[in-house]
Amino acid sequence: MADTLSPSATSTSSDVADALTERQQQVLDATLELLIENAANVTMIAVARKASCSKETLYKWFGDRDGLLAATVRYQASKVKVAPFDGADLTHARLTTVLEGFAGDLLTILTGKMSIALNRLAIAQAHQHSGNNSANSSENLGSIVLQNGRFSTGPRLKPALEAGMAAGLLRNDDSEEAFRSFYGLVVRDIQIRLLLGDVISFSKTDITAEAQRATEQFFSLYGPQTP
Amino acid sequence: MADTLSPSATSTSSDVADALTERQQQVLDATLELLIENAANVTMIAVARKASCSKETLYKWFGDRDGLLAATVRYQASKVKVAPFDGADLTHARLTTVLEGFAGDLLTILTGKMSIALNRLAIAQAHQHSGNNSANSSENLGSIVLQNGRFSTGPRLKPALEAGMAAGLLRNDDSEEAFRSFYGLVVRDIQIRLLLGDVISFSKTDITAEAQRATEQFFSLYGPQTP
DNA sequence: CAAGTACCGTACCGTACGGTACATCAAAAG
DNA sequence: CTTTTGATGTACCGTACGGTACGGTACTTG
Repeated sequence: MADTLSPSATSTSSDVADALTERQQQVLDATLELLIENAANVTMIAVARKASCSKETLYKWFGDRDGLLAATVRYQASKVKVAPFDGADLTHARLTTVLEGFAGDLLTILTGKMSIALNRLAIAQAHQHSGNNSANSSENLGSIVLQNGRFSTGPRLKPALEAGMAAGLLRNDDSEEAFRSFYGLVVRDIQIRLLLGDVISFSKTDITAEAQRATEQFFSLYGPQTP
Repeated sequence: MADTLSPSATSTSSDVADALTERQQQVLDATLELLIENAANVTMIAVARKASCSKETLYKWFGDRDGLLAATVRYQASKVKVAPFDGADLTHARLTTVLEGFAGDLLTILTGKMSIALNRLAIAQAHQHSGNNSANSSENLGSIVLQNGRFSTGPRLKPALEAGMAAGLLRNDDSEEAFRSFYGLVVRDIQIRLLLGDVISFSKTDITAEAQRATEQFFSLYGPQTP
């Protein structure tokens, strides 16, 4: 009975892809494609047709529509890889590079079609009270996106920030609070505007410029110099 | 034939309420109530029942479901009033008060159930290409929310920022850019987390504290002292 | 080869919703 | 009192979707 997806409480974006057949991943890729072109088009028949599989297989593998969507979101989240941070020998220049890289990656992801589509989907259905009838029903999409998105980026940057504090490059402060301000400086109103359908053209150079500005502002706020 | 709503390209949150009958406003209030408790419950029958009117009346007044939703969003947006800004005699203390007040208002609105529900709705349907068949069809919900939300807050604070620059309280810079950074410092990750279903308890004191922090950070970034 | 398994394609069912038609009723207008 | 207007409530239609059932097919296993 290894062909049904185990709920796997909060799989930390690792083995989630391993638990999927090649064929199943094809199905999820098809779902993602449909999701990007128009979230309203993601019906079971459309997915089945696009993936050249039968609806019955979809239900067998993913339980119901929500299960398919949850698996899709988790699958996509598992694709995002990050380079680990090496905290030794930290200089201002290196920390700057780390922060700018992080900001650039964040902006690149958030402005991508994929992130917008997934966030739209999760936001749209972020309501259903957890009153789940069957035991197989999966978690809220909003939680999944939060867990693999915002709530995984924070801890990811945390070691860099704390190393910066330890090295005297950043003022000693709550690293979580510092991160949230950095996040605000990076993202500003970009994400909400995109989610609401505003069209913003963002070139690679724009993104690096934004990342540099945010990093510079962040140092200005959390740098060691006296306030 | 004054009982059908004129499309009214981008009514600037003024006469929109005046063009509505008392009864029609009751209908829109009912729609808002349903929307807050669960966006999925906003069906034509549910609205009709809650407002004690007939479906036919809804269609007569608002054209179709999208028209009803658009009217609802516009109606709610028209309720948000702002105190005008008096730029004479600007001191640092007064500008601080203005900024903190603005930030507090913004946070209060964005964290409110109403804003979350409306943004969820607009984001969920922010896809449909403007391919509108009938001439009566109304504008995209996302555009309406953006227009009455983010895109009206910017110009609203603009005079204060530029007056601050003129008075030497703020570094000379693009006021729009400055506003966007201020926005980021105020909102940070709050709105996206709320939209995704994260539950954040925000007391009145929390909000004023956040507003003060953001304002202080903003002054630190855009104050006149040398970078 | 026979039995089983996994999957595809399609047809089908129930339901729910958007939208329309109609019958009824209340109140204003004449 | 009669007519007209406008609104309520309900019944109805078409459609679309989620979910299920079933026949057919290819591939594996003993």
